[in-house]
Amino acid sequence: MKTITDKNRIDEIFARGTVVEVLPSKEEFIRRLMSGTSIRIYIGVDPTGVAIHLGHAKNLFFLEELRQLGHEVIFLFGDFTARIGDPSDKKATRKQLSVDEVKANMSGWIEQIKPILNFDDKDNPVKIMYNSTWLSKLTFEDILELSSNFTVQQMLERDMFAKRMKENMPIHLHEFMYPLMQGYDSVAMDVDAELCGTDQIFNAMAGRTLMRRLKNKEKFVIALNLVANPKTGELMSKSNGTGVFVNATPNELFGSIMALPDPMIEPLFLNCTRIPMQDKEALIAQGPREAKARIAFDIVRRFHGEELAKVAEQTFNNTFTKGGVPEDIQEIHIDGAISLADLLVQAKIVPSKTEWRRLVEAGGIKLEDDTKVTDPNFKPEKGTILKIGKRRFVKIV
RNA sequence: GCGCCGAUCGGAUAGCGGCUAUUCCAGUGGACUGUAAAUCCACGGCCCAAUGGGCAUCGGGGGUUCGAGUCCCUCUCGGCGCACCA
Repeated sequence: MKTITDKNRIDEIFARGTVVEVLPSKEEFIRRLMSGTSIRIYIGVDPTGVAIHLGHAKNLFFLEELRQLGHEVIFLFGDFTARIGDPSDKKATRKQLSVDEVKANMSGWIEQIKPILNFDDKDNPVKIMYNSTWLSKLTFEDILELSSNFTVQQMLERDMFAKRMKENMPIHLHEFMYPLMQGYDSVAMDVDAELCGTDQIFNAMAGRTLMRRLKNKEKFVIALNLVANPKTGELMSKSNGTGVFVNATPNELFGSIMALPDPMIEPLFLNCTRIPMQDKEALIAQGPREAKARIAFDIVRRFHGEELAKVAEQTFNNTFTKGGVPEDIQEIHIDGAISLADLLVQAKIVPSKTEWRRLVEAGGIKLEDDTKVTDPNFKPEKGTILKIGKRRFVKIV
């Protein structure tokens, strides 16, 4: 397939500085992109959760740009590898998932990433693959053959394994196999390049090794930085509560971006938006609140469209800046005998009646006009609106 | 198989047989704000006819004891070491 070799467009892709490492080298990769023939590049994601967050999304921007240049992009579901669990992110072994859990996780993914990756393009759609297709068919013999390409020492070099050795923490044999599996994905798909986060370089390198040995081919590894708070080094991730998930409603998505710490503004701008680079200074000069709002708007628009993004921004300003009540408020029905506390527990708005009492005592419950509810036995009327903390709202009907 | 160690809140962690089970992080609510950070205050199992009271709680079960997270037995789960060089 013919590709676009416009040097400016290619340079632009790298201009955001999100690419931290290219193996064997960036120059060589760019030369390959300039050659005029398409490359096959993939990203593999293990569906260990139901939602993708902005840290995943930023990789997809990059791939979509390559697709638009005419390159072949594969989105690989690591449905097989998800079950084993990549040991990279934690010191302890990750819990293994069942086939059904993985299926359930995957079901909504395409819908979530569609706004970025084009799966419907007539000439060059992004292809979807599943690594269970080939990994589940390997025989013990095949696996032994594959593993003979690596030494135990090489595996132990992976810093997290080294750390575990040092701390006398367990390393399970199947965890050693993970890089092998990911490496074999490259062979099975016969790709020219793999895109990954920097945390995945070790695994991607295993693929490079296998491609060289088995296919006599130099696979490129393009590693993108992880979206992290530059001040604290804290990664955007589900486990530490900093993940921003794109399957949220537009309002929630907007809000959760606004709630991110200020130092995240630049990484978000570079990784998760495609606001032109020349606007960067002006954007930041607007002040952190405005800058974040711009970024939040841009991201919500990409996933939910212009209209809903506008609504989300308005709702946000109205609710939090002005202390109002959002429009699409949850309504619960009250019928006679039941107490407010019971009702709220039933509707799972508060976890227990004791918790409800605590909230009342702490002054966390307000009516629409900001008067505090001080009596836990408060009887609402139909139409009463309760504000619970800053962001829970309920209308009694 | 043998030996040693461990299991306490979402995570980490303390707890000579004796009062209300510790501390840190995260969390929730409040104040100041920009649903930012920093800071400060409060909260922290569940339930009730609440200035009070009841029931639960340290992996499961049993026991010793006036009294057990703590001691003993047993089971489950997990870890490390040994079991070839030694």
